[in-house]
Parts: sequence; C-alpha cells; structure tokens
Amino acid sequence: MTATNRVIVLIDMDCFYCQVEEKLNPKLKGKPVAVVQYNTWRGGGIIAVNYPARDEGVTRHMRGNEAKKKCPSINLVQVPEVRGKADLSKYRDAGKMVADVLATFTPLLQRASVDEAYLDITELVEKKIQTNMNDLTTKNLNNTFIVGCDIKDFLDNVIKNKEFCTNNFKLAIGGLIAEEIRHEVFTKTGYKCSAGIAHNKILAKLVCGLHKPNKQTILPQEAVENFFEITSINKVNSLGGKFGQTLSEDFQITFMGQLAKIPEKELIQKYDEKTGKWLFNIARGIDFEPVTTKLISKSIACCKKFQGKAALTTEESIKHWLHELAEEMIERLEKDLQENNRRAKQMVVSFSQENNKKDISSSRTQPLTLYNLKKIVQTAFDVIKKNCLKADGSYHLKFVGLSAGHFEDVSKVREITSFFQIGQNSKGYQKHKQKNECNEIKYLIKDENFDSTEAPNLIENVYYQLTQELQENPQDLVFYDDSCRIKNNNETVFDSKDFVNDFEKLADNANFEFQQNKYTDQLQKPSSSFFVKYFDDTEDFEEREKMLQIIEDEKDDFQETCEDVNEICPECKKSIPKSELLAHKDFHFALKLSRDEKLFENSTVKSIETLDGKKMHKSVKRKANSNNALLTFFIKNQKEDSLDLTEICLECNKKFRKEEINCHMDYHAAKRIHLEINATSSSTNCKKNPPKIKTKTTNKSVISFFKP
DNA sequence: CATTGTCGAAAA
DNA sequence: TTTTCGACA
Repeated sequence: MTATNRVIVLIDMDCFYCQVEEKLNPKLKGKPVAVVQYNTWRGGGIIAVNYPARDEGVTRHMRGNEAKKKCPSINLVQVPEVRGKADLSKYRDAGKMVADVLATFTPLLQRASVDEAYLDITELVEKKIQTNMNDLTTKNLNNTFIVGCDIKDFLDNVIKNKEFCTNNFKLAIGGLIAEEIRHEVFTKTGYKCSAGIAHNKILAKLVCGLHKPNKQTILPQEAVENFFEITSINKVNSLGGKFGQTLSEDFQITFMGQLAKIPEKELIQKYDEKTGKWLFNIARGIDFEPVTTKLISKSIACCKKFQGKAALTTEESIKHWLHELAEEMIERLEKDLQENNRRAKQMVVSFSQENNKKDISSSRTQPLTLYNLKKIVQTAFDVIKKNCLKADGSYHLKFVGLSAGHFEDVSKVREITSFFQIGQNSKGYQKHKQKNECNEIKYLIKDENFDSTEAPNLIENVYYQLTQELQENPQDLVFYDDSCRIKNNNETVFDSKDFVNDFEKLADNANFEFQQNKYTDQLQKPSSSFFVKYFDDTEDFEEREKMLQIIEDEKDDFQETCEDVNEICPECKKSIPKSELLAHKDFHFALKLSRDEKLFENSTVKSIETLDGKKMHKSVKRKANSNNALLTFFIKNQKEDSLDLTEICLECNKKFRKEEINCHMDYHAAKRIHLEINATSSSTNCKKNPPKIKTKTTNKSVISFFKP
C-alpha cells in the first residue's frame, strides 16, 4: 500500500437525530428542531440541532431552555424514554437503514458510529475509470468542494493532465461516486448527508465537516501541507482528547503543520515506536489504517448515569436499575440473535462509585450463558455487591452499565429439539409416578440426543426458568427432573445435574427436602395445553379435511367440560375465561420458546388461533427461504390462496398445498417426537413397529419446538 | 448522555 | 499466552 493509492470516503449524516425526527414527523421539516433527552432539568440536554436552529444560534450541549430563549420557535423533540432511560433504538434502526444502502456500493464499509461510515471506494473508482469519464463535469460535482482551490480549476487541471492515473483524477472520480452514494442514500432513506473524500480515513474525516449540510469535500494530497497549517492537532481523530493535549504541551504546538516539523526520532523517543511513527506520518497526511469491514457490532451495551443526588445508594434501587438495563440488553440481544445468528458469551458489568470524593470506575467480566433476565440481574448484582458494598452497608453508585460481547455463531441448521410437558394420563406420567412414589408429577423434561450446538442453550433456559418458577410460585406440586443430558460430538455439553446446586439452594431457602432428581415442593402449573393439530399423511385430501373437523369437534367437547369463570393471566394481566386460560398461557409460553428458536419472527404466521378461536395477532413479513415452522403447527386455518397441490414433501414425496407444506413438515417432526415418547414408555422395539399416531387430540399436550 | 471500540498494562 | 481491567476516544 502506498500513501495515496486508495480513495476513502467518510459519509456523515447531517444532524442525524433531527433528520430522523423530521422524517417521522414531516411537519417539522424546514423548522428549527433540536432533539433533547431527559426533560426534567432545564428543558433537557440537547444532543442534536438542525440547520434552521443552528442559524438562530442554538448549539449542542445547550439545555432546552437556553435554546428556547435563543430561538423561541424551536421544536424540542424528546428522545423517548423506555424503562426510565433514553431509548435510542429509533436512531439505531435509521442508522442501520443507511448502512444497508451504503453496503450496496461496497463491502469495504466501516461503521464508525450510528451516523458515520467509511467506505474504501478504490475499486469502484478504478472500475469507473475504465468505463466512463465524460461524467467528470462541474455539473455532476455541483455539491463538491476542493480544499485549497476552486472546483472548476481543479477539474480543468485534472482533465488537462490526461494522465488518467493521477491521484487527483482518482479523487475526482471518487467525488462522482460519493455524489452517487449520497444521492442513493437520500432516495432510499430520505436522509441527507455530507462526505469527505481523500486518500485515507484521517483526512476524509478531517474534511468531511468543512462543507455541510448535504455537501462534500475533496482533499487532494498536495493541499495537505497548507491545510495543516490551520488544522489544530485536536481536530485529528484520536488526538482530540488527553493524548492530543499531552502532545501539544510536550512540544508546545497547536497545529498539525508544527507537528510536521518535529523529527521522527524525537517523537519515537518521547512516546513509543508505534505512536512516534504514526504521528510522523499523520503530520504529513499519511495514514495506512485500512477500512476494516465490520457490519455488525462486537458488543451490545446499555448504561446509565446517576449524577449527584440521583446516585444509587440502596440495594433495591440498584436491583431495579440493573433490571431495567438487563431488560433492554436482552431485548437487543434477542434481536441480534435473530439477525446475526450469534450469541454473546460474556457480560461486562461496569460501575463507577464515589469513594472519599473520588470517582472510581471499574468493570468485571462474567460469563453469559443465558439470555435470561433474572439470571443476568442476579449475576450483575452479585458483582456490584461484592465490589461496591461499603462497610456501613450502603452504596454510592454514579454509573452502572451492562455490556454483552464475545459473540459465537449459532449453527444455522439445527436438529430437532423438544421440551415436553406431559399430562397426567400419559404413560410417561404414570410410569414416573410409580417409580418415584410421588403424588403428582406435573413436569417431565426429556431430552433427545441432540447433536446441535444451539440446543443446550434452549434446554438450559428451560431448566433455568423452571428453577425460577419453583422459587416464585410455590404451590402444591411435584417436580421431577429426568436428568437431561445433551451431547455434541460425543462430548456432553449440557447436563441437568449442573442445576442440582440451584435446586439444592432453592430447597434450602424454601425449607423443603431435597432429593436428587426429585424436587418435592410446590410449583405452579404453567401452560400445558396448546391443541396440536395433526395432518395425517394420507393422500386423500378430503380425509384430511375430515380429520381437522374431528379435532374441531373435540375442541368443543373440551371447552364444554370447563366452567367458564374468568381469571387474570399473570403474564399479560388480561381477564381470560378459565376454559381458555391454559391455552392462553401456552400462547405466552410458546411465544417465549419460539422467540428463543427465532421461529416466530420468520414464520409465515400472521395470527395464532388459540383454543377459544381467538386470534393472537402477529404481523410479520415472510423472509425468503425461511423454512421455520413451529407456529404453523398451532394454526388451524391458513389462508387459502389456492388449492393447487404444488409442494412436494421431501420426507414422504407426497403433494401438498403450498400453504400446508409447513404444517405437514411439522407433522413429520411431531411424529418423530411421539415415536420417542412411546418408545420410552412402552416396548423397546416399537421403533420397528411404530405405534399409530393419534389423530385426535386429548387433554394431553405437547409443546414442541423444532426446525425441519 | 449513551454507546461502541481500542489499546496497553496487569493478572491469571 | 490469554484474559481482564481501566483509561480514553
């Protein structure tokens, strides 16, 4: 790599938060706007100002009230608050949208912040040089500025020297491409941006802000020397803070031009080899830092300051805020799991506390095995208690943060995983009841021999939630743990025995007797009765229709046996008829599980029909190639667009309607699961002679989640 | 103010 | 050598 053979663009969105708000509320367009967060003190802190407001003298870091004084007509838009803290998801999503457009130009894209990105367009420039160069006119660059000279002179010069490979020629072409990029961003998203075009990231960044908004600036390498005469050291990326300050003081300089006069040796001597060389180069406008392509973030963090009087002093308040932070983090982690197929393995708990009038901030790293709210809150709190609890039993926290990172890929193709809750009449239940001489068994967790990297997380989560439920809802129940083990390449990756400690602890706290694999206390019965609708694999289409009718009838029977008294759903606090409550709870339960399996988002399902025939809404777009199907399992009637039997089942080669194929695949999966159930509770050779799948639903229920 | 990242030193 | 911490940007 030479110093000037690349063309780098920095795209920077103009007052981005304001633009996002203006797009959301078009009435604001053209009017002075500022975005503020936390309105409680003096009109809130301004974090973005649009150009009409800047013309009136409003700046960032003002309070809302000051801005109002400067510009009475200003529109102060609040950053939404969720869970007591600023919610920036609006802007994140908008930033992602922009990044997606940028990515259509080149994969060499580096997101520098929510509203900034570097693009290495060297190849695009080379390509454009080959094809078309009549575009190089001032008209096509009418929003472009050149540092140190006029655009017309610059172009005349470039075109006159018809050595097509000169650096300035490339920069000019880069300018054309940048105009295209910005235009595309505008047409696709409605957002305006500015750009800096130069041979490296540092320079692109330096000039990007010279002409704004909706303009772009090219910095030719020859112009660097003059430009640096008036460029303060602290304007340069990574010299804006403490180190830049030290540098200025050490050599008594303020401008980059002065830095260029200091010999390399001296710089190396003063700092270290790496820094010295970097400074020497940067003073000459040379920077080899590549555009590192990273489209997705390496960590997901949430934090909050508690300044002054707001400092957290009690265990309760700390737990409360950890809960809020963890909730947001999990929400974003779940979204990330869907989008990027990865799971964070590590969590960093950060905090800063005041001790003897000094602020001390620190952080502790913890493993992150589950995206489970309570577990995360507990872990984080343990950390804080251990590190921050003062001798007098109080705390003084000024800042708390959670950050999840160390992502690991989740295999895309998963084996079937299953989680059963077995009704009291099932053979499995009877068998275990006898074996353990228990009065009642409400749970049976059973494993398959998974050969999947993701399954352990799911099962572990189920176990974890069970321990939580045990803790929270002690009722008259028995818990039986069927010793679940999961293997991956012959190595045990999950063992329910690991939870023995949790159960032991629980038993101690709740003051009940503990026996391994048998937890005899009280547990509220959760969901357990989603009606499963099978499709028989008969070729006779009408036969299948009949079968559905039978299921329908039986559903009605079931409903009639229930007294209809309303109860409050603990999950959503809605009042639900008792006969529907189980199904309703199942809905919540299935939703949780399916979220974990990232099935819901991707499924074709628009609504879920529960036992009572009510619809649970869900508006989702079907993603291409998505073959997730869990929820279709629970769907009674899919929309019938056609009666054509166009789809062929890969397992049995039979033809199906397009809208039925997913259900049918589920049928095969369910069949496999049932074979397993029956295999454990009846004869050993039943796999050779499989029992007939029941075609009628009974009070027994199965909750299953899987991928075909 | 909130977020995401990097880097060197210290600890494991 | 690898991981963690703390400081900065």
